[in-house]
Amino acid sequence: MSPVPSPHQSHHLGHGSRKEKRMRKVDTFAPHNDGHQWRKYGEKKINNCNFPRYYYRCTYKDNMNCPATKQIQQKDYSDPPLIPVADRIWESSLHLF
DNA sequence: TACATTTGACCTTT
DNA sequence: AAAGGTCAAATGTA
Repeated sequence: MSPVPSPHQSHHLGHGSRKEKRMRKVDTFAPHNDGHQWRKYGEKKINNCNFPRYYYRCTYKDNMNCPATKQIQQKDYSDPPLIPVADRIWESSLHLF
């Protein structure tokens, strides 16, 4: 669990909502071999697709809690302005097979 | 026994 | 409301 819990995920769960489950092992087909280590966290049927969509995240999402930040400031107006870029990493994920 | 998957519930977005 | 995205208990696996 991450050190700072997000606002949701905290309450509910109080009286037996996400409780009883049954299990059935379904085999997954061999996934992608890029340099990342992925952990599956979900699977959904998408409306007009024949195959489900799988959701993965980096395995180290919770370990990599480095609190690094940085600030930048534009120095003068003649420069091209610097735009902050959100660090979001996608896996190019087309489930076409 | 620690870590990954499975899977419906829950949350967000459309 | 429906579709899409995430959570987390139960379960599997090494």
